[in-house]
Amino acid sequence: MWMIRDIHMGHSQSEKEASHERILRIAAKRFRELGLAGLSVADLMEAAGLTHGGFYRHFESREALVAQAVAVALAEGQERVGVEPHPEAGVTLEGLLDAYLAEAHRDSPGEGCAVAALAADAARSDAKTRAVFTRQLKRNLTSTSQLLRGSVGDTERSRAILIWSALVGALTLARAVNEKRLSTEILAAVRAELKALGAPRSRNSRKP
Amino acid sequence: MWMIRDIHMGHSQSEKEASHERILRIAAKRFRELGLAGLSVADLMEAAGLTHGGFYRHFESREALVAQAVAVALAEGQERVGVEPHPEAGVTLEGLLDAYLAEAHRDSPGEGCAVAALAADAARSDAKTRAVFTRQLKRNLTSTSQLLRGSVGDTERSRAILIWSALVGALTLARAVNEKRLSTEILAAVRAELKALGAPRSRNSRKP
DNA sequence: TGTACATCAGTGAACGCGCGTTCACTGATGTAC
DNA sequence: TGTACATCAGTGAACGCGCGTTCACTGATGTAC
Repeated sequence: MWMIRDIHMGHSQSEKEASHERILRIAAKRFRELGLAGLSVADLMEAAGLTHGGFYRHFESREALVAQAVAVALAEGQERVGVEPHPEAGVTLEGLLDAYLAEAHRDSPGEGCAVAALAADAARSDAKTRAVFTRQLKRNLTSTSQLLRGSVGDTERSRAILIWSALVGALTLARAVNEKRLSTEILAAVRAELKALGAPRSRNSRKP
Repeated sequence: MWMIRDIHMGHSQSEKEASHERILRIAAKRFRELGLAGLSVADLMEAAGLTHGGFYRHFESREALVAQAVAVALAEGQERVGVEPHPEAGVTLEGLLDAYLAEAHRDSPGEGCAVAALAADAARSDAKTRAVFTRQLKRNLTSTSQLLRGSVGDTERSRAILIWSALVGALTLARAVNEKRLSTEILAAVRAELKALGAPRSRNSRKP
C-alpha cells in the first residue's frame, strides 16, 4: 500500500473522491425529489454520513453544488429512462414511451428524468445550470429524431419536440394531480396518443 | 357617508377588502414567477405597500396564503389564456394554441397559465393546494375535449390530455432553455404539430 | 523498515442573516346614545 | 348633530429557528530521509 503510490499530495485521496461522488449522487437524487430549493447543505451532508462543515472541502458554494448536481441528475435520468439509442440496446419509440410514461417513473422522481423533474427550477436558475439543462434537452431531441426515421430531418425534429413536450408535461401533470385515477389516465392517454402518432411512420417496429 | 352604513363591525372594512385582494393578486403573480418557495411574507407585504406584521390580519399562515393564491393564479391564468370555451367568445383550438404557445406567454409567467407555472411546485405541496390544481386541470381537459368535437367522448378526452401535456411541457421547456432560438423553435413546433393533429377532425375551423 | 513532519478531509462551534410568526401599540373607523 | 367608547387594520420591534458560510482544531494519510 506504499511504494506504488508515488503520485502526489497527502491524506486519503480515494476516500475524498468517494465522499465527493456520494455527496453529488445524493444531491442529484434529492434535488429531483425536493426541487433545487428544497435541500439544505446540512441535510445533504448528513445524508452522506458527514457533518456540514466538510462541505466546503468539496464545493466552493451551494450554487456550485447545484450546477454540478443538476448535471449528474440529467446524466443519471437519461440512463435510467433509456433515451439514448444505443445500437446494442435497440431502443424503440415504443420502448421509450412505455418506460417514460410508467407509473414507476412517476413515483420515483429521484431516480427518473431530470429534464422533467427540474425544468421549472431550471427556468429560475443561473446561466450555468440552464446551459447544462439545455444541452441535455438537445441531446434528447436529436436521439428521438433519429429514432423516428434514422436520419435527422425537419419533420422528425418537429415531431421529436412534440413528443418531448408531451412527455415532460404528462409526467409533471401526473405527479401534480391529487387523484390516482386521473394521474394514471394522463400517463396512459399520452402513451396511447403518441404511439398512434408514431405508428404509421415508424420504421423501428419489430412487428410485421 | 354615514347613515346608510348600518351593517356591522368597526374600522374600514372596504379598505381591508382592498388590501386583501391586492395581497392575493400580487402573491398569485409572484408565485408564478418565482415558484411557491421564492416569495417571502415580508417581500409580499412590501410589494402590497404594507408592513409584514399586518399579514396575519389577512391570513392564518403563509401556507394558507399559498393555497388561496394558487387558486387565484389558476383562475387568472385561465382567463388570460382563454381556455374556457365561452360561447360568446368563440374560442377555437387554433386560437388556444396560438395564445398559449406564444412568446408573450412564455415571457410573462406572472400573468400566464398557472397550471404550467406551478405544476412542479404543486406536486410537492399540501393536499389543499394539489386539490385546487387538480380541479383546474380537469376543467381545462373538459373544455378542450368539448372544443374538439362539441361533446365529450373517449377519443376527445384522450386527445385533450395529449394536448394539455404538450402545452404544459412545451411552455415549461421553452422557459427553461438557455437559447432563444431553441426556445422559439419549441413553441413553433408544438403549435404546428398540434394544429396538424387537430386539422383533419376539427369542426370549429372557419376556413372553407 | 523506522521516525519526523506536512497535508488536508472531516469536525463542530460560531457568525450574520432572513425567515415565519407574535405582540404591544396607534389611530382612524364605525357605533351607541 | 355631538360626545364617549369599542373595534381592529396596520405598525414595527422582537422571538426562535434554520440557513449558508467560516474557522480553529483533530488525527489519519502520505512523504522525506
